[in-house]
Amino acid sequence: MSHFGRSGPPDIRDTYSLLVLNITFRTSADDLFPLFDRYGKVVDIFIPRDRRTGDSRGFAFFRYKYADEAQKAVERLDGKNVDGRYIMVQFAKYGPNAERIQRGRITTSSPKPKAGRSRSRSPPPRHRNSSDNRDREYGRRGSVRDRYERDEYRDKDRDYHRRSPSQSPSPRRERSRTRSPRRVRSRSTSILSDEPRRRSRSRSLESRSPARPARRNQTPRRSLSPRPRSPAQSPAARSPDRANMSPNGKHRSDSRSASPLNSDAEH
DNA sequence: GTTGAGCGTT
Repeated sequence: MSHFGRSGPPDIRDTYSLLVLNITFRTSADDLFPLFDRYGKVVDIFIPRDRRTGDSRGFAFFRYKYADEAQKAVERLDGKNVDGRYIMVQFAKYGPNAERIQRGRITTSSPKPKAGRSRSRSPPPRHRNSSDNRDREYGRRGSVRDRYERDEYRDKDRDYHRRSPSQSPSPRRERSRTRSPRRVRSRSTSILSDEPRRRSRSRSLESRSPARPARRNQTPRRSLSPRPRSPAQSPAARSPDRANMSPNGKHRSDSRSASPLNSDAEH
């Protein structure tokens, strides 16, 4: 789908995957492609999307052919304002190049110690010298673009409002500032507390609620059902059961974003 | 129509 016309990774022999985060949900590969293509040969582009809605999850994967180019893209594109958001470009953990990254650095001559994710949201103003790199035409650029375009964008229209008229950074900025770089810590702490834990469960149930109606849609709330409603069969009792048996029966994607603390069911 | 701090597809 998001690939270039092949099932799974195309011809990844020695490619380097970059993870692009903090992109808007409406930002498409087409929008990011020119930005990344300027710094190197993009051999693969993949934007995870929700199967239910089909919308982007807010991050994308760019695969470069060379590490130096990837590194360059990370340095140049990380913190770049795209569609009004500051995207974060960093090396992906998954992929053939992941091992090299974990070692501490890439096999590039870049003196950069680490492409840490602790990048500041306000990158320093840099002059635009993209013209130099952009002049270099890559023969594969057209092919790559055409491939992923016809695969992912054959039905999708790029008619999205890229520029949001209401880009009120005021409320957003405050929230962003308040946000902690690692709230995972907070989450762990909540486990120790009793009250927070209960709230988590409540939220979990609510989250799974939307998945229910699909099934109940068939049965009208009226007494059309042949079998009367028993207290034991009351939806309240059934709800938790179904949640455990088959939350959605779809994809793990939801679990990732839903609630990692689903193990709290034991007690 | 909405959101968000997150690591990938047959």
